[in-house]
Amino acid sequence: MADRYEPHVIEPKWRARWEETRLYAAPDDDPRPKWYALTMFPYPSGDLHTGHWYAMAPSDVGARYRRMLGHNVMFPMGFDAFGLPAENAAIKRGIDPREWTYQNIDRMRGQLRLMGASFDWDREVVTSDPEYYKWTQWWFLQFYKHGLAYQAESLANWCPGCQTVLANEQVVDGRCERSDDVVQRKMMRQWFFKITAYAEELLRYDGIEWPERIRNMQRNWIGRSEGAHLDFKVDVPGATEPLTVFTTRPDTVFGATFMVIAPEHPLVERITTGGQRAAVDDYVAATARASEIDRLSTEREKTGVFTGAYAVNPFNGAHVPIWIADYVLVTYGTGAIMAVPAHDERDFAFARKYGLEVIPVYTHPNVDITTPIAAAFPHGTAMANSGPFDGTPEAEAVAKVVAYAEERGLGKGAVTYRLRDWSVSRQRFWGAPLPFIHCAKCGTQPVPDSDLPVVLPEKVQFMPTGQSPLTLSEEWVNVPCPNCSGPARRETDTLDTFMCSSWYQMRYADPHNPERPFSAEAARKWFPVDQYTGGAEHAVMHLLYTRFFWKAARDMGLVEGDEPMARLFNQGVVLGPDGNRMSKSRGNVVAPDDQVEKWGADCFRCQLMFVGPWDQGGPYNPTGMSGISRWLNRLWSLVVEPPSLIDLPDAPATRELRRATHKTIVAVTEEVEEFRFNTMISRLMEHSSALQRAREAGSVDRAAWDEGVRTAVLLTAPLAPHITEELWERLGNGYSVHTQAWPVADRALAHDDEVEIVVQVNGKVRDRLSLPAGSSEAAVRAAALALPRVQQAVEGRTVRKQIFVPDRLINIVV
RNA sequence: GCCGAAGUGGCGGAAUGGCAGACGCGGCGGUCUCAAAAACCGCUGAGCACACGCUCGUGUGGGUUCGAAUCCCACCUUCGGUACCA
Repeated sequence: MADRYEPHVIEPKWRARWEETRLYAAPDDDPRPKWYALTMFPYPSGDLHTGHWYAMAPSDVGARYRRMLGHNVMFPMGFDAFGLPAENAAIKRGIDPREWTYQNIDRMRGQLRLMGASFDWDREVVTSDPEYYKWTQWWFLQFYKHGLAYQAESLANWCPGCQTVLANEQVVDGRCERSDDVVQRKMMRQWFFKITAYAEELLRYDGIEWPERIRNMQRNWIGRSEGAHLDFKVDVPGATEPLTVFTTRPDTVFGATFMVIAPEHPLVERITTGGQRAAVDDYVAATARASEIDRLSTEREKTGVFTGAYAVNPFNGAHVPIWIADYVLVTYGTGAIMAVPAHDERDFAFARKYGLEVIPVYTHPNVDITTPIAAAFPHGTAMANSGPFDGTPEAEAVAKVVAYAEERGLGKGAVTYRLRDWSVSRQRFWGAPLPFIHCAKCGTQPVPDSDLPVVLPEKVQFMPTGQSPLTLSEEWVNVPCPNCSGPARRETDTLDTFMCSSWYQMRYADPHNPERPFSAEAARKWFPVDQYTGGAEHAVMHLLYTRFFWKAARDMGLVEGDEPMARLFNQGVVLGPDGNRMSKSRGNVVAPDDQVEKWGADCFRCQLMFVGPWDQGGPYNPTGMSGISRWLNRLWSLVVEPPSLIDLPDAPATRELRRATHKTIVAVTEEVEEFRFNTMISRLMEHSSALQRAREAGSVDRAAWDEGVRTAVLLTAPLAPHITEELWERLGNGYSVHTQAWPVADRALAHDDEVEIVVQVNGKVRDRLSLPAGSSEAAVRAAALALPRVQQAVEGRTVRKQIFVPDRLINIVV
């Protein structure tokens, strides 16, 4: 019955069986220890591409491995289904975004099933289902009630292409992360989440294993800096409130020779003198016109305008001019700085250009501070020109100045973060409506929980202007105020889709609960995610937001523990065969469906994992498929065409085969634990070759052969789930290979009897010795010195030293 | 500019202080075949010897060590992140 390996026959057969028997369902009442494995859910673009396979198939291997270790594994899948592409399709082609999205989901479900991943489809979530976004809205109200959501008029990142506001995290190099349009700045009323309230805690990663790379990116993004707020009086009649600056260098305050405030700073209007009014107005207008890109370019020469007003340095009473300049950002710190040109390059450049005073307040071994300095020097030896502080060493300076300021009420120590509150309102249709009603009498009122979900209207008009149809749907917008029942209007902004994905992993635990987002029992049962996998491009978006969301939920008493995902692994980016990012324009796109048709899903899965380390990504090589295909065919033939089997328990060949098998278990187990799938597969290939050699050599011991083949099938099961299921059955075992226990190695059998020891003379390899494992140094030395080649090299010289590494090497130094 | 990762055969890569190039692709030779495909076996870093061998070789230059792809210093290149953040 030596039939051939035909993936297109066995793969659909087993997938159907798995679904019928709900093999991968994760029951809530299973007593085994739980394992929550999660891979980032896709946006339903309508086509599952190789990148999705590259992200998900290895993640599936991890989940399957845990299942074989005896865990009750939950490995759910769903769709991040709100978002702009659906709406753009509606605007361009007149297709209803709902229809477009759900058709795509249907298609992608089918494509996902081809992968043969062990997803628990009973737990599927679709973020655009009212049953899901009801709870997204509910969450928003919870944040609102706990003071973590607020609306404010502020300078927003406006993407003209997407016709909506973007969060800072969605602006990349001054451009929209999605559409690449240059982002404009616009004053708008928006909703925010107070993520900054958690800035400090988000910097800590206690008790979780996240890659250093991601932690670094998040830390940089949060951008904590320590310093002080210092209050300068404004020397303008009628101005009572101080001009507060943030500085990381309060120790240089005596060198502050001018102030710079952002053009958008509220004080600009009040302090500008009559003579400077025109110049200031021009500058403010020019700044408003400039794009974020122009403004942020560090190459650009600094510009600014004098306001005509002066501030008073609280430390020495000096009157210093107040300038406005766009190198000071209204969104960071207090939007105002004290400029210390002697010790800050930017301030120095500005002072040079406008002829402002430069006063060094530090001594420096290489700088004469009694004459004009040629460049700013950020650090010095001891304070100077600083009145009572002169002579203070730099290391003590900041603390001393801050203490002085606090004593006298001139300011106080402060920490500032680069992170800003998360802007979550979007001026678009295809998202979860913000559950608020604006009433002229009662103000902004939350929609009562009992009225959730606020459902998107059907049959709406999409305008090519990009204007949200919600603003045009009169019957949807006009509602009675929940407070006074008077006429009121619905909020027409919808939520950033990152809000939907911030809690999806919670919903998977209890996806059909109509009463609440998840039950307390489900939370206790499943949280946190044990292993999360996904792309690093989400480092400062999804991966930061979801941590914030979790911490907020914890403080509301809804979840326990400080982090949503215990372990994170970031896969790399899979490239086209030419080493470039896959793209239609380059014509290097590999379509998974084609590969499955040609080679089978098992083969494609394995090839993606075999090309290199998962975290590094790299080119997908279609010609390499034949190597994987040969290996799977070999595995097939080992099962269906065994050699003649006899009992030879004590034969050296038997011992050797069993050693190969047990060594493979040891190695493969380590590699799957660490997600090193490329070397895992190469180990399995070596084992197949060992079985192959044994078969070619003649009769094989029955027990050793059975153990070898059975082990090969079990160890390969997570990687290639279909073929192994078929082979498992053909070996006469019961369904299913995927619920079997992971093989355990017998260390004694894996151990070598004989080892090869490298013999070096002066660090150069001269010969090799085959000796019993664990040979003593004296024995190895004697054997080594007896070798003709060693004798030749050592002859006539004295042995000065010898290095011995047991079972590895001996090095004789002469 | 700053932070991080990486540079190894014709190609993807393995080896994280101890035999560089595991495993695979590609290439060359062979077995089987009327032939081809498939399958299987052997060889495949460079140079010299073309046999036993020898020398060189992991981006570049230095260092530590009996011994370095691996550790340290400087530099070059590529990729990712970030960038007037006071």
